[in-house]
Amino acid sequence: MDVPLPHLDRPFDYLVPEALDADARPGVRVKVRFAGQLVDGWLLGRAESSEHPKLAYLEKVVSPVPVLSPDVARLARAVADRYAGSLADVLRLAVPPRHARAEKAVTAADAPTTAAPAGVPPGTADVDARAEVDPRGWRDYPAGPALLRALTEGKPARAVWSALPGEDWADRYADAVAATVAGGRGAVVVVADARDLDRLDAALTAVLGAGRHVRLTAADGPARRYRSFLTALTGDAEVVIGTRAAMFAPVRRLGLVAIWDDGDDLHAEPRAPYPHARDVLLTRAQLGDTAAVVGGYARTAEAQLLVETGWAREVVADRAVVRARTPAMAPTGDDPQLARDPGAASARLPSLAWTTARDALRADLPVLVQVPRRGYVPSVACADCRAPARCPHCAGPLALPSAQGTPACRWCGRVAAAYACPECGGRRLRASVTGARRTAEELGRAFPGVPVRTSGREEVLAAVPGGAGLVIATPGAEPVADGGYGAVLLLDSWALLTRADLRAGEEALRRWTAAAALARPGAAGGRVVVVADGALAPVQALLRWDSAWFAARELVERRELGFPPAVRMASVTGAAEAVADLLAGARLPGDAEVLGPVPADEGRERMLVRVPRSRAAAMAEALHAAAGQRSARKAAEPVRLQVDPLILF
DNA sequence: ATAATAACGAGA
DNA sequence: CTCGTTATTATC
Repeated sequence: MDVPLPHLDRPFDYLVPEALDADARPGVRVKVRFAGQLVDGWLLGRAESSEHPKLAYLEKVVSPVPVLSPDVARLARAVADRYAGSLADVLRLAVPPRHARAEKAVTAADAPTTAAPAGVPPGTADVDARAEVDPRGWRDYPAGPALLRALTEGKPARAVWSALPGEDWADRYADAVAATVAGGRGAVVVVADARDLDRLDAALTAVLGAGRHVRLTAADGPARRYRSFLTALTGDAEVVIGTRAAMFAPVRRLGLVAIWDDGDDLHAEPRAPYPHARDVLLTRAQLGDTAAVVGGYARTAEAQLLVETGWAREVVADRAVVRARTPAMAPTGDDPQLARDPGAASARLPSLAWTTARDALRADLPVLVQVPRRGYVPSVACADCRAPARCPHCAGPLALPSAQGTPACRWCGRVAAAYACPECGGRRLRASVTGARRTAEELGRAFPGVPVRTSGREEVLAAVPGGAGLVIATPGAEPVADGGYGAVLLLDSWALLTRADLRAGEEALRRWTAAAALARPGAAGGRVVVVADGALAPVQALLRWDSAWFAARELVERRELGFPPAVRMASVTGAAEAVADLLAGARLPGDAEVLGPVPADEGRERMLVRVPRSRAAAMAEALHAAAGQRSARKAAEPVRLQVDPLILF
């Protein structure tokens, strides 16, 4: 039943009229009369008899195409259960809205019955006849070639992959997909955004040719999206790549699920029941006989948990290889040299950052500067004369870490408690934004004659040429440079690290490694300067290119504090009495802890429920059931249930 | 949303 | 004790 009410989250039986018998196959969309009105629904299965005394007839079959495959139906139920949500909510995410014209085009071109299984069932293909796929770059990782072999042989290998700096991750994923396809199985690969998708698309086309894979992304619009969906459903394409919209893609004989950069918050679905692409894919791997690869330059605590529990095996390069590929990296904190270096002073850069950039440009190499996203951290300016507020110590930009906080320097971290404007003497500050544009102007003046490009929200560059040039990019928008960058400057470190967020350190490291990975190796002149205290753990992890170490440390800390993924948490958000009402009616497991309430936005409040991982299913069940009681009572006040929410406070 | 059903209370 | 009204609950 396509209604999101939690108390109706179960199948209902209907009689199938003679006329609809042929079309009424499992997986089709139907319309039924329910509580007096016509509602959409899903035909989950056919049965000879029913317990129910008085059945109504199926009203109509919306389309004879069984768009909900049995695998996806099972997956959707598992995801709903994990996230304390309704099947209907998950199916809304899993099956794109029908587009009649697109359906006509695809089914006309295809065989009349699209549901008949095509191709060879898994395990029956002749192993010896399969072409062994060249492991190419996977040879840099001791476990890499074995992983590809396992994929070709159809074994459910599970890997947490830590990519080397400079690694062409899209090529490696294309290799992994090719190995899977060579074994007669399909694959789903999920990336965070359109730029990563384009890159993977190109890599896959180079390896597999056109037509064997299809893109699935919400950005495509309804017709295209539905068409791609059907292409996968019918088996016309064995491989689906896409953003999180692709995580439920109905690939036949699924042999591999993979995700790139699982720490990117775009992988978290913002619609109920808020599933995370990594978890959905891992659930798929668990349910099917399917391999899984979780890859990134940095490792999340969640990926680390997979390694530590033995669920997945890590695929990492030897330290010697890591050292050979890593650019020369240096931290720089507050900077007494600043005033003596006129170029650095005019760009307001710490002098190590400035000289590193200058040297790279002199060597005719491009320089990448990573700066905070516009508005990400509000900078401050004098309220009277609007002059940007600068740190009295190092001239770095001051910013307000929170609305009521004391301004502090984004570079050296010093708090500027008694700020006085050097221009007009004013003591009041106002928030302003210093984004990529402003930084670009300043740097352009510091390095006259050097072309300056910006890549950010408005325009994201995919690639830049190899010669001398400055590239100012916000995190996640760093273009690839031909031959690699000569220097990478990471300027937003303080802003990233002081965020009041459980994941601040992990997120900082993720962004830094993503930028640093684009630099040339140290031996080829690649250098990275991170403007941060070298003693901090995320900075250490960057300098040593060892995010596994950091993730392990992070996981230890999460265990101590009792935070996900070490435990399972759920947040209950809504009006105070509604939240209290739901929790009062929830039969939570005995060892559940209820924390809060803490104020949430718009006058609502939030409570957290925490249980050991072994009780996760019981907690989700209890919360879903309690939400069901409330909806059955027609409680008007909405309550939002979120399991393992990305933002905890 | 709406119909059935259970619960309830006032007047016979 | 019955009828009419109102909460409750299930909805194939």
